[in-house]
Amino acid sequence: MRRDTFQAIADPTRREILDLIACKPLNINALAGRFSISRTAVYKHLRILLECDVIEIKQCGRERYCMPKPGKISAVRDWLDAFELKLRDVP
Amino acid sequence: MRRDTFQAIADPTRREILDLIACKPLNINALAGRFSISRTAVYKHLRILLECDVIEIKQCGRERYCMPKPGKISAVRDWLDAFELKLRDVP
DNA sequence: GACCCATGCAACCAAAAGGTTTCACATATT
DNA sequence: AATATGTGAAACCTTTTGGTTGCATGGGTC
Repeated sequence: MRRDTFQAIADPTRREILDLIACKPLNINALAGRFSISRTAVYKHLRILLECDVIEIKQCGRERYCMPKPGKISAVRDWLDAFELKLRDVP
Repeated sequence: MRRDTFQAIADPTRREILDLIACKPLNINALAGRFSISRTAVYKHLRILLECDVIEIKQCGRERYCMPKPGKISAVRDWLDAFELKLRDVP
């Protein structure tokens, strides 16, 4: 299984999840409520985001709050920077 | 079929293709020669990159040279920028 | 203890992704 | 004209992806 940051943000639902929790941490049910797909489907996206290390989840009573984990996302920016640098060198 | 820039760069082979032709335009056979997979497989990746509008192909005799097409790639950078801006606002 | 509510997870499914082999065809080269 | 090279594309296969329903569990609350 290819589990890198590029894969993490390839899916539009996962990008939307990231956008949502970037503004405010949300527990899993609240998050799932924002989408038309099932909670389980959202949960699976969360697992992928977790595996890719772009989010973290903190337990709070019986709820678990999801929040972005900056760091790994920069891998994408790094690749983009390198790529566009090459374009500039040999246009 | 989800055919956006995020999808285009999600596959490592496609990123490698982009990296290669960013340095120097290559025809399809030359490009395929750089990978261990079949020419047809590389060709399929090229079609996806074409559909996502991140490369262009120029005919030159019987050869077709692939080169990056800047522009659409910026969609990724735009999303990244907006995302990290949100992180900065509500940390 | 009994009952909710939020979550984890297994089993299953259809479609898409990524690959292969094979053949067709167009353009150079001899 | 015959041959070699570069490419396009069909048919097929396996694995991954993204989704579902249904059930188990575990921490609050009454």
